[in-house]
Amino acid sequence: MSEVKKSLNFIEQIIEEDLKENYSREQLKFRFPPEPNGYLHIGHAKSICLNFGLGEKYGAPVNLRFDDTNPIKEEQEFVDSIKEDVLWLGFKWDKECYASDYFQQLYDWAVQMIRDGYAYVDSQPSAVMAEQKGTPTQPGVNSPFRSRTIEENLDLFEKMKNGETEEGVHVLRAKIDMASKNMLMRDPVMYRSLHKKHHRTGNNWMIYPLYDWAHGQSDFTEQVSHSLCTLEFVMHRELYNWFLKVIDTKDQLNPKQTEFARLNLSYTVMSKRKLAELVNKNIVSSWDDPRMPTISGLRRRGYTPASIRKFAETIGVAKRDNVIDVSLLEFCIREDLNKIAPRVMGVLDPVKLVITNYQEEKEEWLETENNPEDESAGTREIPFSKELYIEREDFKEEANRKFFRLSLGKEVRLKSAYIIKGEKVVKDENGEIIEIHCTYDSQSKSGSGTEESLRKVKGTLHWVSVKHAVEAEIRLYDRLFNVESPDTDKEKSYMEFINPDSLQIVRGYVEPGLKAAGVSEKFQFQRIGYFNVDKDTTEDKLVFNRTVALRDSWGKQNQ
RNA sequence: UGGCCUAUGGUGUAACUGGCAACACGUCUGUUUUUGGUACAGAAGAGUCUAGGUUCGAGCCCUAGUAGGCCAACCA
Repeated sequence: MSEVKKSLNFIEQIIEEDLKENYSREQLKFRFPPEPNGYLHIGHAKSICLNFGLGEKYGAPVNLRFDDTNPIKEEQEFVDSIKEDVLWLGFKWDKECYASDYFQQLYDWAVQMIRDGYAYVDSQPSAVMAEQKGTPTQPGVNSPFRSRTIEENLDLFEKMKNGETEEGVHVLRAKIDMASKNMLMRDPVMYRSLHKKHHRTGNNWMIYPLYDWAHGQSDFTEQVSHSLCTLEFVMHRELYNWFLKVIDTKDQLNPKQTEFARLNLSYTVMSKRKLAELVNKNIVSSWDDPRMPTISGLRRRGYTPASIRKFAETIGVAKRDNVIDVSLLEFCIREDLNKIAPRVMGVLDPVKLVITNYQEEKEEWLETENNPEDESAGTREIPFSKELYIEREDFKEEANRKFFRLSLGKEVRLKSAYIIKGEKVVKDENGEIIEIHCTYDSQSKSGSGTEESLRKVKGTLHWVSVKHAVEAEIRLYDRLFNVESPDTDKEKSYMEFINPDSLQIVRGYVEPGLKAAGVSEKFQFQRIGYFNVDKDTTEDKLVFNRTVALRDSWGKQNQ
């Protein structure tokens, strides 16, 4: 047996190198650090799977850390939904942490930095500070407050903290280099004064740290060994390391920041701001609308945790910008559902089929398999009678030999039932077919073993008995945007590429057993696709979401 | 006009410096099939952005160019 050796991604290679040199295996620790200001999406799922996946691979702890340093945007509601999503994906964090838990430590370090001459209070309007910052090609100039005395800085900083100064007039800045090529090193702001209640610390703090100051120190405090983030933070790494150097980090492990490319998915957008706009403008109904690439949206759409984890594993991780084709995500969910989803009968666009030689009142319960991919799934019985619904597109009055379905004078098999032959059509005054009449071969019952039943017919149709059918609302989803990369057009806004037909609602019929299906239960409607019960389902209204259609080489051929 | 990151089939990810590049999705062909699904078998599709250089030998190293991305919130 030859083992196919799975190659390591660049992050694993870095970790392996570190393990050879300065890190011990016990020191490895990771974290997933969301800001609780919105719902998680499939891009976050990539990061979650990366961090927790590394934790699993190396047997290392992974913290869930809420980066809650901005009380204006953050709320408990989001903390709860984030926890739910991570858990749903199947991961367990070691510690639940909050950057706000480190506010005192951060403050103490900041005071020490002031004493050491590494930080000062600036008292200029933000517009003036922006002016002094310079541009990528021009160095900035020093703030007139840069040389305040340590005592004055300490005094002012404490007053800021207590809310004794006016909101917004002072900030604490790191004293680095206004001429640095790296704009982030030009005396970045560490604290702003915000007289705002925080969802966890209440009114204890009237100053709040900014990302660069809080993040690395949080990693350090938790002794995270490898701090993974997306590419837009590469320039921040220099500052990240500077802060670590300036506070007293000797004798303890210094976290290492490594950046990877964020996920982009074709035919959708991925930023919280843009997703929020879709919700706010009622283009979708909510954050968990099944068309949304949010984790809650995918969950409601019928995606499984396993399929998302498989997807994350398949796309890999690297440093170049990418756009993953949604067809890969669809492949992952089909692959999973094919193995686990029970097969059922459901007709989306019904037309009545009358079997003229079948007894009027007769009904039979026919045995059918629940899942041909899984014998242990067993069988069930479904009712058959004289009048059935079949799919409108499964019939054509005249058809060429490539059409394997029902037409006049031709035979097809009704799945798990009998072989029938098309005889005539009944139309209304507009020429619309309202009934199809056929005859059945009573000897051809599925599984009966008779010679007739063994006859080969080229097509098999799904069907539902009219008398027993259960009506259901079925929501058919399509991509939200008409172009692969809606938010990269230089002139046009992504809002101009919205697909107006991303949701189609139809009324169909399903087999009676589905009346008892519970919310989020998943099925394959045979020959159509995978569906799951939506939470809008009530006692007297059954609602299904189409997760994804089956692959369809016939439909493709006919495009 | 500055700095940083990146560049391999349509898409994504590989290739421990050395045998004109592998895997997955997608595309196309067949076989099987009571799902035009699944499964199975097979095919097409890149000569690794360009130009130099180092080397016996480069997709991997170096230089320059080109292209794309990121950077001047009291956002993260």
